[in-house]
Amino acid sequence: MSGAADPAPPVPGAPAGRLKKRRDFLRVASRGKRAARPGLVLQAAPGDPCLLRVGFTVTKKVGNAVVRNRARRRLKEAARLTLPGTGAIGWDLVLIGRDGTGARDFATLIADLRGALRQAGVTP
RNA sequence: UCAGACGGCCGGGCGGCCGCUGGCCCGCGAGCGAUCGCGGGCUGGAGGAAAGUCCGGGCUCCACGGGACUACGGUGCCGGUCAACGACCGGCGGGGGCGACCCCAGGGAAAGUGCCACAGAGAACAGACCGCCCGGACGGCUUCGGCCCGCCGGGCAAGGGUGAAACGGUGGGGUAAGGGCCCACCGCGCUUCCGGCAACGGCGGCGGCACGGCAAACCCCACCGGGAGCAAGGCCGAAUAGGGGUGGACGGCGAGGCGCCGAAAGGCGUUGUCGCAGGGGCGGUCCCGCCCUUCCGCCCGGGUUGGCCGCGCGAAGCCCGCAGCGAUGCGGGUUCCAGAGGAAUGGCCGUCCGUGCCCGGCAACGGGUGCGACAGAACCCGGCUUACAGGCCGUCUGGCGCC
Repeated sequence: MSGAADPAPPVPGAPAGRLKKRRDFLRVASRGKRAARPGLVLQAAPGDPCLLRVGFTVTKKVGNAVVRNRARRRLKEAARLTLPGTGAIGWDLVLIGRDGTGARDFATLIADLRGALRQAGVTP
């Protein structure tokens, strides 16, 4: 699979992927650990040991389509900037948007994510 | 300059770093293959409403037998535009505004049924509370002319009052008082003629008033209308239930075929080939018509998970010209302009713009800080409706000021 001299995985961290199937979301929700912060809710469950996969959920309770899109994009950006540096692997994560996700200061949102990852045991 | 009417347009700009996603090119890799993955370069990437899903189409699949009846839904002045429309344009009629202009679900109430609350005397072939007028007898007052109050009989519907609406309106004549009782004008109905493609309008004549309103109450009339929707639909494609072929088994009635027995009539056996009956389907009902309809073994082709297509060159956008009051049409030039699929267009920063607040300053201004509407393509078009910070342009109306 991964050749010796290939340009290969640049960071030793994680070949990341996206959760896209409804059954994956249900599995993480029912078996995973939860960690809530003002800007987001994290659900984490063990997954493929070679992958770190992330899914995003923003319900209609949060707002209309524009508000939901903005919340999900900010969560995606926070995950992109945070996860590769942690070295975490072998987890399926679900990030859930809340009312505060869209308006929260971005640096604070990232701090929320780091705190939630520690609480759920994904990172030490 | 103030107030207002109508039409059109914009809806943050520029730049940097890190990302996402479509296309093209190059290189590499995976797979039998359809295809997919990785790296690099170039390049594209939300709206005027993308929204609500209220109409009309394109596209796709299904039903696409014949006849009759019934039901259901929609539209509703006239002419035009359009692929089509319930949309749009131009008119007509009615209503509102000093005006520019705005609003109207605008066929039929002499086909029938029904409703018209409350108030009010009376609400549909109505009615007399207050009131007006005439006559009568009794009582009271009297300046002896009469007057007033109550009562009885009769006439009237003008005035008051109620109501959304009171059985035409205003004025005059007439009358005891009144009344289309009579007259003029207005309204209403019918109508000759004229103008207009038409809705309708105008001049005149006749009618003495009859025919209240509501059809977004039922209804009547005219016209229109198959159903479902991109989760449509198509292609590639494991395991298990259903389809086609084939072999075997069973059968409610009849016919036919085949075999055997018999001279023959006929009998016995066998057979899913045909018909009938029974059951079911073809938007609702009926008639005719059509189609389907048992079980087990073997072989072959096809649906769900998944992948790909459908999926953007179009009733397309922009700029001119011509025709038309206009909707729009015709002609020429030019551009290629999002295509996701747990769903790309994001995060952070600088600067400018608009605006609120604070500080300094007489002021111009400077510094700091906050805010920037409604809202996110999901097959695609044409409309309608609804939401929207702030701003720009044009035409017009009324008032005030100036020349």
